[in-house]
Amino acid sequence: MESQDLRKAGLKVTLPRLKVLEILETSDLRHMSAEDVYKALLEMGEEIGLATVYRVLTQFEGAGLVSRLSIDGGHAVFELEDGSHHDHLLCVRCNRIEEFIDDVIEQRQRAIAAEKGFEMTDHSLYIYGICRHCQKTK
Amino acid sequence: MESQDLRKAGLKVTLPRLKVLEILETSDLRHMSAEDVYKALLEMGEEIGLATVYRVLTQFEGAGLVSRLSIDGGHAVFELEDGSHHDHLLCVRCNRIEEFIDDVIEQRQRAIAAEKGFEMTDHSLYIYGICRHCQKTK
DNA sequence: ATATAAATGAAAAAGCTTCTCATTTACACC
DNA sequence: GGTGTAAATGAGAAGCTTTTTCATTTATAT
Repeated sequence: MESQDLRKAGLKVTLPRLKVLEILETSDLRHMSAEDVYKALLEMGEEIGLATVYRVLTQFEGAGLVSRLSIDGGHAVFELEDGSHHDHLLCVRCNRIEEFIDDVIEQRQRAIAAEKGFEMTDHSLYIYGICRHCQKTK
Repeated sequence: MESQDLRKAGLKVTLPRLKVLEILETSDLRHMSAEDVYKALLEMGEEIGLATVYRVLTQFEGAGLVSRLSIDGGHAVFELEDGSHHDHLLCVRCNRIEEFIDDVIEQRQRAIAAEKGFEMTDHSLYIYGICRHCQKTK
């Protein structure tokens, strides 16, 4: 019952918020841009403005319901937060996004921040490449 | 003699290109946005259009003279290419950028790409945090 | 010297995201 | 169940960085 999650975050339970949550939960895409969500809403017959989609996604990010990935050079994509920290591999041909977890890297990052006297607040790691599928297609 | 570098890259030797190169070489800032470069040019009395600055920086990137960092959420910054691959630490308070090299991470990245069947073309790693100086200032 | 392909400047356009503001809605309280 | 109020929404405008367009200028090969 995701109404609870919204209330917990201090957000009123509104149709746009419920529908955006529904899209994120039911879409085939694990990673969606605001535009993707907006279009999915239209397809489902919900006339929710793009500005609202942006607002809602940003609020969800603040509430810890989704995380935002800032892809190289441009637009953001959002994914439902599942508690697991992970990094991303991106296919430069088809834009497929895969996820991975690597404890060695996590640990090295903490060590490097410490060495440099940084109090680490966040980090982002993207590996760009050509995915298995696109290598064949070429 | 950087005219040579330009010629080698198949670029005509023009005033805007020489001046942008000069700015990058002489600025206190190792990391500059297009806007930064543009302003520095104005201060030095060169009236070079912002569009040209963008074009020149992009060409320099193509020629391997500079690399482009795509900072979280927005604009790009450029640094003179010195041949050494490195990643970056960014202070979220003062925007200071520090660099580091970590072979363990490099190796793990290659391993992960291989595991996932990706032909790695590039990667980007940013560690965000509060730098030593800003921790004191608070 | 000159022809020509490339480079430049200025302004417009593009692409993503945020803001403004008038209108609507959720929800606490009676 | 009403109803007041703060929050949310929609639509369009605006913001920001970056790219494009196109007429004009310039570097360079011959």
